[in-house]
Amino acid sequence: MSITKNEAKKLLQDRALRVTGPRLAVLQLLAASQGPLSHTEILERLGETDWDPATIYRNLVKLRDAGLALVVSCAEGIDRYALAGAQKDDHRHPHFVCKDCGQVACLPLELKPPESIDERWAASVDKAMIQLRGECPDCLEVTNGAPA
Amino acid sequence: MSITKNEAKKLLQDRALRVTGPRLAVLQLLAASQGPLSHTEILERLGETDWDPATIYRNLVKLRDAGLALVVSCAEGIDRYALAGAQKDDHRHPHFVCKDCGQVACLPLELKPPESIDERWAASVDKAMIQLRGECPDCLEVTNGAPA
DNA sequence: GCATATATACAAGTGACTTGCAAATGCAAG
DNA sequence: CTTGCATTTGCAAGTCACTTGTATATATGC
Repeated sequence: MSITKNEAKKLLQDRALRVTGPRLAVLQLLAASQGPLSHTEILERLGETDWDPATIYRNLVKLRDAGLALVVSCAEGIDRYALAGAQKDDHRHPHFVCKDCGQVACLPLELKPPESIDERWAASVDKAMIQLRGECPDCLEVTNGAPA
Repeated sequence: MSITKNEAKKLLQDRALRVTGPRLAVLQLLAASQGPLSHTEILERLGETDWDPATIYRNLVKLRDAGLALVVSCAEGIDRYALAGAQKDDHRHPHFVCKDCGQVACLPLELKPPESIDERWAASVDKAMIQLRGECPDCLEVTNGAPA
């Protein structure tokens, strides 16, 4: 699910955002990524270029404000972004944060609150972002003694 | 659900931990609190005293390692502690983090994964800490126009 | 091309978490 | 009660993600 530079350009122009190098790069990275990316992860993938971290940061904010990017996880105080519309449900599924390796994975399942939920909380819970924190399957395997 | 200084002292001695001022105070605070507390929240409640923040921090770590305290939430990169045994389920219920006011509330409900969950993830999901992030009922009310 | 609103680079600030180290202290043995 | 030693404390500093100020550079409309 990657997009060309021209497609990225069109996305920006449609929102009346200026087309700049960092902006195109960030958009393309988000489009190409399997899961959500954090500011730091994006910087790492941008490796070669020497754009300022603050520039990338402001672009993420800009893209978010423009509705092109979504913050779909904020594990451990780290916001992670995904391209809006990249997944059918816009990442409105739970995300799993591994406390060992730090990776964030999309969980293809739904966690439904019970019917009996306190009415006061119903709306809040319904709109909330759901996040699980624990050990991912890979790290679990290592912890519990990997096969020798 | 508060404890006396002597009860706190006994808890520490049972684990072979030295009894010190900050340690007793932290234990009593955790015991007295409704919900989980963060390092900063504890410092605020300690107000009058002038114990070093690093000391309180290390005590939290110590209590956690000793099994007296549990990290039951780590919203936005902020660990929150609760006294072990203070609640029947040791806070193994979901917690709700308000993105507006920052408060962490205990949700009295269970979010169950569907039967069909990927076997690979089953164990991880089962042991994971569940956290919801959104607007708490109070903040929701303000956002959506409070009653005039 | 030019003007100008917008974006970038650089520097710096905040807050939570963490660690190093020397001085102080709890605890237990003498 | 004194002494010895391991544990704690206080202070200083470092890390990392997030955020903002400001002067310079630049994309875009005219």
